[in-house]
Amino acid sequence: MVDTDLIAKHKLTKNQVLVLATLFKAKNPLSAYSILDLLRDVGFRAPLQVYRALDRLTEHGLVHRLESLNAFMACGHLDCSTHPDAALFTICDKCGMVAEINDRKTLDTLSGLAADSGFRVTKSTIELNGVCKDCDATTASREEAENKSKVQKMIQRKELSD
Amino acid sequence: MVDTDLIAKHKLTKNQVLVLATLFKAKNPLSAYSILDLLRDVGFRAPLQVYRALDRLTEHGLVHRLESLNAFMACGHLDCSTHPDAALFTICDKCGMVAEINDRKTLDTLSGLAADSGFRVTKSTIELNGVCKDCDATTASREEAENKSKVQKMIQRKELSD
DNA sequence: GTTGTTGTGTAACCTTGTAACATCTGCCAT
DNA sequence: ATGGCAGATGTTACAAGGTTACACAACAAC
Repeated sequence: MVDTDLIAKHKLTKNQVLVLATLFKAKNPLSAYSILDLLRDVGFRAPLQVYRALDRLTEHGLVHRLESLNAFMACGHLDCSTHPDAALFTICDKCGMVAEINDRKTLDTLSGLAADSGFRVTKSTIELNGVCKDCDATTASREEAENKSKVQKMIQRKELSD
Repeated sequence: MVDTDLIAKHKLTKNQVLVLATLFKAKNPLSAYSILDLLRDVGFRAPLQVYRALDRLTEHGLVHRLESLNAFMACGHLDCSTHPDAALFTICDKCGMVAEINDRKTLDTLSGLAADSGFRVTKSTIELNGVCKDCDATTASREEAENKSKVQKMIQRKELSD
């Protein structure tokens, strides 16, 4: 469940708590429509209900959006409100595992690189696709190429949200 | 137009050349459906025609996909075939300008960071949102927050493709 | 020339995301 | 308490992005 302090701290509404709880439970990314389906029981009817909650939650740094997957994930640190707009993800193309890495120094390096050409960074999207430790150990790497879409499908089918 | 050498080198087909030429002309990112609209004159009818060409072109490193914008852009180096899966973009939330930065060292740093946790990177998506040099100089930074969607709309309306 | 591979065309469909508008709820000043 | 307002919610309809499935054409290899 969602921590009570978190709810109070961010003044989360009922819908926001429901969406956040769903993401916590899933551990892996979920598409907005998957969330919607999982919340039909409790009265959710339209995508907008999900998107509105997700908007707030991402603003608060409690949820991250994975652009390359069109999916959302609860922040691995429970609360990224100190750095809502900067995180780095590794996405395993084999098993769909997504991990959040938080390395301020690297993010600053990137901002610095952009600053060299006069660009001021306000938000960064960094998503690294590849093969995670476990999958690398246990399988050959034959089918890698076709796998991005595979992960997409897993997200849609909620196979990852056990 | 698209360089003849490029066509030969990558064995580009008619449709691929048409799509690539459209992106070159636009200079800025275009959505797949914008490309489709721009190519209706020459006989394009269905999104699949565009997507198939884009798939090939990105494989060859001639086109990059901007995940956070659902848009595509010709490679700024004319030919990124040496590093098709690694590029870094700055996206100005004010004017929609997208620039490609190529810094092998930074990309290697990121891969290294992931490798620390046993993750082997095969493809990276790095998109930095913010404000470009020109916009930073000429405007106050009031409306920044609402601007990601603004850029989206500009892409859709092809205002950037003149 | 037949066979296999690759590219193309088309229709239908699925997924993702928004616009517009009405309504409700909690809170605050009076 | 009550009138009013901001923020949250509900609902319909739709726009935008992307894919599946199937049929056919172009072309190379043998």
